[in-house]
Amino acid sequence: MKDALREFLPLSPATLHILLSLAAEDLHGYGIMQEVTRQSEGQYKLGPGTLYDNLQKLIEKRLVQEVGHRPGDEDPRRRYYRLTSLGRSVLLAETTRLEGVVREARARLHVVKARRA
Amino acid sequence: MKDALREFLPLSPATLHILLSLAAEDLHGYGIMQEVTRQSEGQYKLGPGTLYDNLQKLIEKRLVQEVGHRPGDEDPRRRYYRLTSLGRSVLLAETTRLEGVVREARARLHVVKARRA
DNA sequence: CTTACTCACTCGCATTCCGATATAACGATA
DNA sequence: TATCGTTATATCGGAATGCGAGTGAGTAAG
Repeated sequence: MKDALREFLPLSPATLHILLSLAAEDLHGYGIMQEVTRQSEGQYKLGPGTLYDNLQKLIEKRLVQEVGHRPGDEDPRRRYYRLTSLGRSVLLAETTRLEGVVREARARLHVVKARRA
Repeated sequence: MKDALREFLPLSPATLHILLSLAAEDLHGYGIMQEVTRQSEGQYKLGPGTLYDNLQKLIEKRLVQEVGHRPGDEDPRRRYYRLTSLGRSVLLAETTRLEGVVREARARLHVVKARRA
């Protein structure tokens, strides 16, 4: 794990979900919003403001690149976005970081659970 | 898991780390800063601005309560904070939510790993 | 006596969030 | 062909949040 990646962390919930939605496949803006809603089972919804603010910054930071329109797409309005390999590395680094946080939380919350049982 | 807890989610990284630092024991402000640094192995550092902003809001939302000074404490300046049972529930809910996110991320990032191996 | 650490906290600028809103093409159906 | 719901992109601006610099004060070490 490169140290350079740590400069990007921690990711805000919005940024994390956007990167995650792009991990499997290229998506267009509206598709990202839907995917985030789906992934979180409706718990977390992204508004257009949050989406485009984040997208712009992610592009500036080279975590995401715009791949534009797809020839032969059913809807020519769509503009697709793709996770760069840097973006993928950052997502992986954040995932690893979060695993540590979750582990820590489980350990600390478990003490109480154990006492109660 | 009560739905009411979901209103508090998702937690910002700062808020999550503060709640987590208080999960095991009551801490004073400076102690929280140190504990967060320790927990994240120096990757994430909390400044006083972020800390006290968050603490105030957490107290308003009843996730944390101030327990004041400890009689016989080695340092009488210290003001201690404690996680409420609501705060504990929220931390647990967020932990569970994050586990889902991590699982999703692992699944999507794994495709690439498998190809590389 | 100066540097470093502990401890509390405020201030204010910068950043980010995020819903309301604007715009318009698309698909179905009346 | 009109018009309605949906898909789609994008901006705007107020609200919320982040967060370092600074203030103040005491203790310890060198």
